[in-house]
Amino acid sequence: MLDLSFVRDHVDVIRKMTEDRGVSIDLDAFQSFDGERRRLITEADELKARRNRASEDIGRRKKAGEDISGLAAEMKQTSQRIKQLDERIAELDERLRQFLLTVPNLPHTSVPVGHDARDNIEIRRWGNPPTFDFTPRPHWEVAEKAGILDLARATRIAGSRFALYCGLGARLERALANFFLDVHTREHGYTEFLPPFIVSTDSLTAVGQLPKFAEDMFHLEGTDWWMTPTAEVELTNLHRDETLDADQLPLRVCAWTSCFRSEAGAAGKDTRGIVRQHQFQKVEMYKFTLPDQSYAELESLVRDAEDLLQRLGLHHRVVELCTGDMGFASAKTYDIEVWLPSTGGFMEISSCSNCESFQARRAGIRYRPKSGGRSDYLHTLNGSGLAVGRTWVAIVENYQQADGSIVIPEVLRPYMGVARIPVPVGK
RNA sequence: GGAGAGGUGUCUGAGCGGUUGAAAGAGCCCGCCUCGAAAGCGGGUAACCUGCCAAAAGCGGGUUCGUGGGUUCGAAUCCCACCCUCUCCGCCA
Repeated sequence: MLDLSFVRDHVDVIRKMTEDRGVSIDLDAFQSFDGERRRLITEADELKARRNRASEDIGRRKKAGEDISGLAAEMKQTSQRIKQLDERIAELDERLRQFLLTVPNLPHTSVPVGHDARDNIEIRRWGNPPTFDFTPRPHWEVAEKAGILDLARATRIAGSRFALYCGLGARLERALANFFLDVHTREHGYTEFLPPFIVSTDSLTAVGQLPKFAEDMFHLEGTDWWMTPTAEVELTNLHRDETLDADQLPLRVCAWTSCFRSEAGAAGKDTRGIVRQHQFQKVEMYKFTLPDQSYAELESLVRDAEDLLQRLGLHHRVVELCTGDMGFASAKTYDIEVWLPSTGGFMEISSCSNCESFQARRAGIRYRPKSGGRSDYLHTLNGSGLAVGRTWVAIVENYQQADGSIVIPEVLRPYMGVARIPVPVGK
């Protein structure tokens, strides 16, 4: 959420920004009901000021034994008028709030203007694609042959777009999550949390998922609960409506969770394999920072995610998203994309964003400056570190062998207990 | 699910119809003291909306004591509903 007075004073900036992002916002309607609201507030405030003075007067005169019935009757009328005005103002407040909740964040000035993913800018690449003396197969073929994934039975259990990991496949998923958490908590300075996987409407609104993206989530019928779409929700709400001391910052936290997405509108996209699922695991990194630190922290956030891919020996690149491709709450986003041999291209495996004060304002997260000045909204950042299921895919594809087995990267072997996932006899 | 207790500022915690935005501590900031620090002393320290202002600063007005309603000239204080926390009982991985 952007600051109301900022929006009011910079309507032209907002108009340009929403065009760059490719969204439409009714700014004329905003100006109209914002103006009405301010006029009514002025009128109501004047009446309240008069009532306050009269009430004090009544108190004094009553003590002195004077008759106050005339003034009291007059103030009763005034109170009724105030109530009418307040009701209308409350309606306009709600409209204003709904409006502000639909205005996306202002992109940082460094963000390239563009329409879609084609206008994103590649920042750097690491490593090289692996070479094969055979034609590499897609992960679902490798995995089914190795007996570590059973999509047919997953469908029997829950339907399409769910996965059933089996044997060493299940262990690989678990190994990756543990490896990620261990590196972040022991080497990158993050504190680990294990939060609820179900979250409230309020928590989702604070992050910016609601009201706009209700269709993308699973709502528990008849309740105020939703299956979490990302641990970003829980981690943001860790400090909702709190004022933190500046010397606590930056605060770096992380969490492993399952994530649930309805994938409404994704019909026909990535239907083969397990790249796009209703349920997947992810380790999320999150930071609460001072405003002047947030861009430096964004760079280190990306490095923390890349570090994992490098230790796993996976070829990848970092991409800076353009205005048209960025998320609603983000001021600047880098995506990390990992190489997939079967497609001969890159697949998104992490998204790292600086939301500046956008989420903090919605969620009421402030900091108190060291100098003792007035408190202000801090900056929040989030990034995947990493999407576990997609890393699983990348390992299966990049480390597949001619005989169908899968070599386990060195760093995962302590977690796996084996150096290779073999193909079962007879397959 | 049943019974009780409670939700107040950065924190602890008073107030229980009328100069209470809110006592008192703690914390934090500034100053004095000190070679320096601690202690001590003095002062300061909420958020939001709105008006004046190009803006900032500042000043004026308003709102805010879990949330939403109600009573009243006037509510942190009284009434109702809801939410949350704690204790006890029941149930349960």
